[in-house]
Amino acid sequence: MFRILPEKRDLEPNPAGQYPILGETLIFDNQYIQERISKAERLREEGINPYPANITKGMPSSEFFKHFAYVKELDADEKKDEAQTVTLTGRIKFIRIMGKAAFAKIEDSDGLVQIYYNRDDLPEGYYNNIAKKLFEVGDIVEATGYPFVTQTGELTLHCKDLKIVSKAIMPLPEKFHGLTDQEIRYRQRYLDMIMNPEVKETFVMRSKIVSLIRRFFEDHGFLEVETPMMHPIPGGANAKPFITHHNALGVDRYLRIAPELYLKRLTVGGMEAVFEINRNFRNEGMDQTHNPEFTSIEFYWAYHNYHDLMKLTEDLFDYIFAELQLPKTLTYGDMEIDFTTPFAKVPFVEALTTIGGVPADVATDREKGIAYLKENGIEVNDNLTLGYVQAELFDEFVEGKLINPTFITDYPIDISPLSRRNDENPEIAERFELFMAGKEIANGFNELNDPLDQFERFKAQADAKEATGDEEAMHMDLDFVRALGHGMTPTAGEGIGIDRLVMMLTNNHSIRDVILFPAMKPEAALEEKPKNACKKCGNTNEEELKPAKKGKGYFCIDAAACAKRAKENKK
RNA sequence: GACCCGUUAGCUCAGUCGGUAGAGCAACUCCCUUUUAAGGAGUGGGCCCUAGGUUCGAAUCCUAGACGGGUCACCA
Repeated sequence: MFRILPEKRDLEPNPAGQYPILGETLIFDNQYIQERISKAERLREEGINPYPANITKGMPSSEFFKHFAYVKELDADEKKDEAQTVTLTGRIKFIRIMGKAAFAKIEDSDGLVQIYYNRDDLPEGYYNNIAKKLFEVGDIVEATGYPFVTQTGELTLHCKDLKIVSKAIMPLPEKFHGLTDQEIRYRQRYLDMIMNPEVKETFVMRSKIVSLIRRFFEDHGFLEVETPMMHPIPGGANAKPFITHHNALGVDRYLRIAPELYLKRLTVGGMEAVFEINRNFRNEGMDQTHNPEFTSIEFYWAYHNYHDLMKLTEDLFDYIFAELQLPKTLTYGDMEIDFTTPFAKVPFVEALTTIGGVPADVATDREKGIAYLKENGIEVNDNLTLGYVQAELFDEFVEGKLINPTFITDYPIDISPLSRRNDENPEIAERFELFMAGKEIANGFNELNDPLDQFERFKAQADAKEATGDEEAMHMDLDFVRALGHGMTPTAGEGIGIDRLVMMLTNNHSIRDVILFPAMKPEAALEEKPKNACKKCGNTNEEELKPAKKGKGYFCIDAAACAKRAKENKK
């Protein structure tokens, strides 16, 4: 569709009547765009700027329907209120021209509204020469007139004036089937939003959810903070980082995989309730629940424990559901998820047996666990510690079965390097994860605040890296250990995956459907193509070429000039 | 990273046995002053994802690659 022709930038049509250039570098080389550009030019010739400034938004369509609902109730042959004058603005989505009159549907952020315009009620000649000929689906217009009701009972604006607000030179996808190509939907999200109203609804919903989460924590006395996105040591999670380079300092930096260690430094500094809503970056695979950049909230609450966090999390869900007026039971694919609080709480090892069906003796024995995993066709590293074996068992046999929101509590300590040990059972971390629809949504725990224990845990992670080649094991962060050395109040902290939460609440099953611009490979089509040449005369002037009607290759548009060149070539 | 599926007009899609490109919508030229995916008549529009190969002949068969979707692995 686009080809790059950097040296050309005038807007004069070539001898074939084509407008090769728009903007500075792009050429629009298809008939629809050419047609639309020439319409924009014809508007200019008529003294109408196709891109006028200082247009104000008209009455929102929702207000139009509310405000003029009375017109429908009028007791008259023709239901209308000519005394009113109202202006609507929006993008044309449908046009139905019937000779000397036309209907169109225009869309603003609230939805569609119908307008009616005809030859006799617009200025002399305007309908035939401008409105009918030069306005088309995709254009944004401003319509002024009075409300009336059509024969089929639809409240409609009868136009006395119809102006262009912005001329679209790209055609919209087909009106009935719309846009279904996933690739275009993600790459050109704006088109997806124009053609698929539910997409806009999802992202409006996402915005509201984030806003409510923010308000909830502010109302509970939490302070929103921003910590670095570029870390000298990747920390706070087990994940592979993106690496970048800081020229001025001459050092590599890691895009953050989690804000945890910085937020806890703030707790040491005396901020007793903090939260951060922002992006994390992980250099890992992509699928329906993973995007390389994703959004989470992490919050840290001094003088509280993980039981308080679970209660706070339930309160947060209740708050979101109440504010959004969502029913407590939501459909998610073929699942029904019951969000009634309190959520179920099941200890980790108990979940292995009662939910996962793992025999009790296997659930607590490293060797038996490994054997059991192998029996079930799962590859495992023989050096795994009991906690890691249990984590494998959990992922395999439990996670997918947790449909209704469920807190899994009391995790093995060796897979919880940042959480506090339980005083009675030092093999257990005072930690929980929240699952729903078979997916992990949140992770929270009593923060480890013993600096020497923290140092040993980092060391154990480094050792695990040695032993099992775990690339995602944590790095030693001595500065963080030093911070803990100054004393951190007993604190509980939690992270919630915002993207996944939005998926659950909007019944979307791909993370790409809740991220406005999901990660995509570069698009080949936008790169410069090799020069095309006419098959007969070898002409490489792009604007004089057209593709062959059948088969491959290009030919000159101007056949006479082509023949002349071919002759000269023979000499 | 592995496997499966897809890529044809601006969009949504057909394309039979390998015989040289089709529909609907959109566009263009007409008709039409209350339509609802408006309707009617006509016209134009294709590097069939790319590069090789087989063949007299490839959208179609084979190989490699690009991009997208899905499943698995990894992860949140």
